[in-house]
Amino acid sequence: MTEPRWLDAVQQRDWRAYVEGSVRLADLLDRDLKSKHGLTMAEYEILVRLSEAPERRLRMAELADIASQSRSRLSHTVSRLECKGLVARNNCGADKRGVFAELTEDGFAFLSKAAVDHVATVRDFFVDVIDPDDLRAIGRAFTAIADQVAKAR
Amino acid sequence: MTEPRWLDAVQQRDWRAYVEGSVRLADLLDRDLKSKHGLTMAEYEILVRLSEAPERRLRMAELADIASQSRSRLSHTVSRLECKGLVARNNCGADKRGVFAELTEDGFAFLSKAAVDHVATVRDFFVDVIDPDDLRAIGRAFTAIADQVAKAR
DNA sequence: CACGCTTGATTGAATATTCAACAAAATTCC
DNA sequence: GGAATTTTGTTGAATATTCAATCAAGCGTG
Repeated sequence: MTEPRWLDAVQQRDWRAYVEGSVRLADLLDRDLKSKHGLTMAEYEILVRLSEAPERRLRMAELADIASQSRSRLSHTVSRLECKGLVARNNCGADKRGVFAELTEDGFAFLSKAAVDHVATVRDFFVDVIDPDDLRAIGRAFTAIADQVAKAR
Repeated sequence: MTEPRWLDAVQQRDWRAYVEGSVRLADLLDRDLKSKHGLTMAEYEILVRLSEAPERRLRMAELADIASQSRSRLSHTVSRLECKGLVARNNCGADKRGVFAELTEDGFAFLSKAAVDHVATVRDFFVDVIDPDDLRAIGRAFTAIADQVAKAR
């Protein structure tokens, strides 16, 4: 049996601060987006990724991957977005199993409006309240974390 | 109408890295805790907070507050933890509306085991993959963010 | 004291997410 | 070529979370 390696006091404090802060921030961003535009962060993320893809469309599997969602979850969520007319599904010629999720014109217009408010909130509660150097540190750190998580799978 | 203030390229990249990394990390921690001990992070957090409270118990409202959960959610979650025998509810003498959530002996023992594995995972995917200075930066930043979110309510 | 107002906590229905099972098409391998 | 396997995507049931309504108790004020 191996001895558990606990965090030291400072590490513990920083880790806890992160857990609490990130939960509260996520909660705020969700509420903000939901109250102003009826979207969750997960839905917003899907729209953003589609908007940036060539022809504003992506295969479901790839979209699930870059939006960090399970395929099942994406399937359900895209169905909801489809009902709202923001996304459309069309099947992919090359691979007959494949399905493209495509951002509609309405979806793009809707996203453009939502993005303005969302970015303002991200500024107000994230970018503008932290030191620029600390923001860089966060960027570095979470890139490394994402890599590590990806490596483990 | 005010001009939207977009993020510059670097801010954008760092913000996105954070969103992606934090979602992936949260997902991994949840899966890890769930597969090894049948707990979600939210449930784990509740147990931790109770374990640190005097007499290992807290009023529901206070627990909801420090665990960053809605009261409704806490109510449901505590019911589940109660079914598992990890937490008990007892009513508070002073304020007849009040309810204490208390960590049981079983709950404490259970948490002790779970914590060993959880901390190891936090090390493997968070603490040990980032620069110590960056960890400090994260601590500072998310403390400021949590304050800002709290201020806004 | 009694009226309105706030706080503490729970409930059930609506909504969202996970999980396991499935079907269909593509790929691998002999 | 064709059986076995993998990949893609969806589905429905089980589970969890949100949301709005409710109830009971405390508090403040005229």
